[in-house]
Amino acid sequence: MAETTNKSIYQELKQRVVNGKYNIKMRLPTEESLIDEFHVSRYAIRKAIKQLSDEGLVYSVKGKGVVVLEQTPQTQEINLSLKEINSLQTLNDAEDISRTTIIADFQQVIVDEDLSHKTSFAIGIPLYAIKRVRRINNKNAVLDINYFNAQLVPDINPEIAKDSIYTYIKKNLDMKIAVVKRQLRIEHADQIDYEHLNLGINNCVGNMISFAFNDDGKQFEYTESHFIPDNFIFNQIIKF
Amino acid sequence: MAETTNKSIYQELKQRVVNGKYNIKMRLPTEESLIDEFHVSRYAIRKAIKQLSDEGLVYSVKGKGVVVLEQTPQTQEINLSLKEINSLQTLNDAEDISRTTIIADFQQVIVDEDLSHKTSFAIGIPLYAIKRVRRINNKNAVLDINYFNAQLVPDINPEIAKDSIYTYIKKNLDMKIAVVKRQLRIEHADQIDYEHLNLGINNCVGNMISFAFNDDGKQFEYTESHFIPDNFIFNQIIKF
DNA sequence: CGCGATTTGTACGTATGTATT
DNA sequence: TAATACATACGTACAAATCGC
Repeated sequence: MAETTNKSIYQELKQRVVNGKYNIKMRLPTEESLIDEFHVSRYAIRKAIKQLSDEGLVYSVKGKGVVVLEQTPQTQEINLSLKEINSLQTLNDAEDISRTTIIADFQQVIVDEDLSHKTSFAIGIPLYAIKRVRRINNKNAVLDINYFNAQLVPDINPEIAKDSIYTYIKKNLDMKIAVVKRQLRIEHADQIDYEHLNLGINNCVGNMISFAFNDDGKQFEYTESHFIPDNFIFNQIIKF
Repeated sequence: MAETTNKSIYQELKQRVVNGKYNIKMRLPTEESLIDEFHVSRYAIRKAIKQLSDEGLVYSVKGKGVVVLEQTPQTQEINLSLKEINSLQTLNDAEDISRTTIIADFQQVIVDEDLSHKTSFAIGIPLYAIKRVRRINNKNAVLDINYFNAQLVPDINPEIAKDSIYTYIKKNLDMKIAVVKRQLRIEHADQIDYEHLNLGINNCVGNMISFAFNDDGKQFEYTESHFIPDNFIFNQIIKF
C-alpha cells in the first residue's frame, strides 16, 4: 500500500515506532503483511526488524510476533555507544561540545618484556608512544595513552596526533581497521592521572583498554583511555 | 572429508582456530570448500563463521576471505561479558569464586514522582525495593539496588532474593525476559556505598543501571549495581 | 487438554553485487 | 581485466513456539 520511495524500510518502521503508530499495546504487522506493503522479500523485512531489535526498540517472539518495547527516556549526558569513543571526533559533530586535544608526550619506543606483557605486542617491535589529553567543555576529561605499531602505522607525527590518527589511517594508509577488542574497568587513579586530568575530589578513573586489529588480523594499536568519573555513559543492549 | 558428527560446525572451526590449525599466517578455507567438507549449505557455514566473528576470533573480508586475528591473552580477573553480571550466579559455576548474598533491605513501595523519574516506572505502580550485597572472595564487592514491578513479578520474598530472582522468574513465573538495556558509568561514592561496600581507599564506584523488559514489551525491573573498583572487567568487541 | 492456525526461526538453493587479488 | 570470495537478496520449505477454540 504505502510507498517507501527513498527511505529505507528500517527508517520507515523506526519512525512508526517512535511516533507511536506502532506502540506497546500492539504488535508490529506480521512479516507477511509488511512484505505485501513494501513489495520486498521476507529477507528484507527481517533485516529491517533485526536492526530495530538491535537498537532495543522491538523484540521478536517466535509464534507471537514483534513486540514494541516501552520507551525509556534517554539521558542528556555525554552518551557513548562504545563504538564511538575511539575517535572522540564524533562527539564534536553530533553534539555541540567544545573539544581540544593536547599532545602531552610523543616518542618512539621498542617493545620490551614489560611492555609486551601489557600491550600484547611482540618484543622488539617499534612503536609510537603518544599521550594525549582531551579537553571537553573546558575540563581535562580523557587521557589517551596510545601505542601504534610503527611498521603498520608509519609516519605519525604530532600534527597528525593533534587531529585524529584514525582519520589519518583511513585517508592515507592502505590499511583497514577490522576489529577492536575493548576492556572497561575502574581503577584507582595513578600519578599520571592526577597530573593530566581534572579529577576533582575523585581518586578513581575509568580505563578503557583497546586492542585494534587490521584486516590482515594483525594488532596495530594498544590504547588506554583514562577518563574522569561522572561524565561518560556506556550503553549496551542485551537480548535473551 | 572430516565428519562433524556430534559437534557443531562452529565448535569444530573454533577448535581449529584456537589450536592454531587455522592461524594468523593464513585464511580460513573458503565457504565453498567448507560446504564441501561439512556437507551443509552455505547458510550453515556462514552462520558458524559469524559466531566466530562475533567472538573476535576471525574477521571476514569481501573478496579476500576470512582472516584469523592475532590472539590476545585473556586476563585472570573477574571477567564479565556484560550479559552475565545480572545473575552473578554464573561466576560461581565457571570460576571457583566464593560468593554470598546478604539482604540489606527488603520492602514494598509505590512509585512516586521522584522514583518514576529515576526508574522510568509509571507513578502509582507497586514495587519490590530490595538492597543486596554480594560478597565475592570475602569482600563486599557489589551492592544491588533492585526495583521489581510487583504486578509483573509477584510474591518475591527475602528467601527468593537471597538465591536468585532471575532463577525464580524463569522457573516459577509465566514471563519471559526479553531485553535488558544497560548503562555503565563511574560515580563518586555515596553514603550507602561506604556503608555496604569494601571500598578501601577508593571514593568512587561503578554503577551499572539496568532496565529489563519482558516479551510483552513491559519494563519489569530497574536495577543499580554499584561495584568496587579494580575487580571487574567488561569486554566488548566492535567490528568495522 | 488437545488441536489446528498463526507467526517467527532455521535451513537450503540460487542469482547477483562488490571488493580483492 | 579476469578470477576469486564474501555480501546481499529472493524464493521456498519446514520447524517450533504461541494462541484461541
